[in-house]
Amino acid sequence: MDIPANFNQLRDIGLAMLKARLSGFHPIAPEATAAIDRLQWSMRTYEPSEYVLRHGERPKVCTLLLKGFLYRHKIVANGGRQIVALALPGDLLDVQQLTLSQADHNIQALTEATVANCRAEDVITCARTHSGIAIALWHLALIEASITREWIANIGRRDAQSRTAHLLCELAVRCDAAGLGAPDAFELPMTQEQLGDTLGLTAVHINRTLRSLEVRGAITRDKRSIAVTDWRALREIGDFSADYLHLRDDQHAFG
Amino acid sequence: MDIPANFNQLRDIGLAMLKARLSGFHPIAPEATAAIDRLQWSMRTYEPSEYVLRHGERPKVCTLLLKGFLYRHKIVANGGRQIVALALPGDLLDVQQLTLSQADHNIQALTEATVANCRAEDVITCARTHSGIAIALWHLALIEASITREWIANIGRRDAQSRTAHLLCELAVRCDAAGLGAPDAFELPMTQEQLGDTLGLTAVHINRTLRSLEVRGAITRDKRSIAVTDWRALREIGDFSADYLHLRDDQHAFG
DNA sequence: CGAATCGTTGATTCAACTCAACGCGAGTGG
DNA sequence: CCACTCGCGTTGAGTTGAATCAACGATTCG
Repeated sequence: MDIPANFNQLRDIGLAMLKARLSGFHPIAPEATAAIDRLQWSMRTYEPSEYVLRHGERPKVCTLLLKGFLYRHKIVANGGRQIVALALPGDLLDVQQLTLSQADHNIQALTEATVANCRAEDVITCARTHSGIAIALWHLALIEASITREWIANIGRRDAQSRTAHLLCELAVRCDAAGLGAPDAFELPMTQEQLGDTLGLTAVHINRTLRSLEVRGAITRDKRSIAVTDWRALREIGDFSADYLHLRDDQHAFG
Repeated sequence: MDIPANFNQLRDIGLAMLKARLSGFHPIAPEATAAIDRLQWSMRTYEPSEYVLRHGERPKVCTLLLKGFLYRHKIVANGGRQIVALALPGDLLDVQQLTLSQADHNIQALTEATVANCRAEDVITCARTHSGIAIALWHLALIEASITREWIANIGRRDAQSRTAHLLCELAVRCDAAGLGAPDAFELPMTQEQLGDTLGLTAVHINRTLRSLEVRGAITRDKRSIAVTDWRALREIGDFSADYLHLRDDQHAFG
């Protein structure tokens, strides 16, 4: 529960990130930027594990994540849970408003999170008026799909060590791109159970896998934070290349 | 190598499918439809296993699949291959043109396939001029991402039988929606190795899994074609619900 | 000081993989 | 027309990576 002043500051930073990202493909027109600035955003916070959206709901708002992490997940018949995406600050969770049908997955807060909401309808109106915005949103959706495809390859065809290393690499790079601290020692805000649900493994096996990555010297751990001690090794183990993230060249420092 | 007359007919059907799909969210303006009709499409065919796009290439064209199947896949470090998406007739493979970076995966023909290509630049110009088109393309990208997320859950958290059954259900429903024959007996144009690469399993295990699905009475097989004999059972085994495909109500008949 | 959550570790089981062989049908070429 | 090859499907035997089951620490919080 910050004071409104902080909220406004956060919102402005978030909007700046959003505009930067929307113009990542092609610069968008000043009128379009102005239209984004005119959108009415309302702020709110979520506690860890609080639901942002539930499967079957019909969201009316568009959510811009300002602070913290969210995750999307699905529940399957045998009771298993699969985390299908992670959202970092600056990400726009447009989700299913456009499909006008109900949400096909859940969105939950991973950490304490602050978001800005605005009416989905207004965003669509904005996109309809300014085709540059619509194209930019299309672009963002394609990038998100690209990340999701890489996750399929990760879960489907890599073993536990490689999978885990790959996820750590992705998180480090994305955190870096989102302006969250140095990549060589980032705080991993996930429990081992959540890691397991992300990687299609069990929490127990995540534990052993993290240990083995530590033994191999790729990472060090302290309590619940993870530091990357050997980037080259981690990238090698995880078969990681950042190209599928489609970041602009200036957004990260990994060769 | 059909005669041009057939090509033109195919192209017209494909364009009609495309326009129907683009207006699935909201009807698009007549001017926009006209703009699509003015796009210059050039036809070509691919032989099975022929590459449509290779990882690292920078595609200049936008591809509309008219006939046959394509698949997207990635190769991982240990040599494994993971199929990350299947394209059916009517699908638009916009892929990475927008991201202006190089392709992060391969696209290959599963069967003999006919496509219509047009300059990606022209499509983007079209979207820029008619925001309704840009929004519709955004919409399609979101649906594709939704399918990809379901695949993650499928591969990550379901066992071999359930996974396989789920894929069969998806293919049947999508084939049906694409107007390809009755859903209760569709021809599966994939080898067991390709099925394995789609589901994160080995070809040998796919073989045993298909057999067990047959023993349970859900499917029957003959040579390389599969017929669904018990829909309810297959849906149950595969924990399948079509909602993630975001088809319009009139597009399939499965409850 | 409990209670709860998360991490750690060991013993055991099992689903899927690997390896290897063989069958079968479709081409192909002598 | 037959012999050959090649790709794909099938089947069995043995192995293994990850799951399961179960217990015990560590940390946090009320």
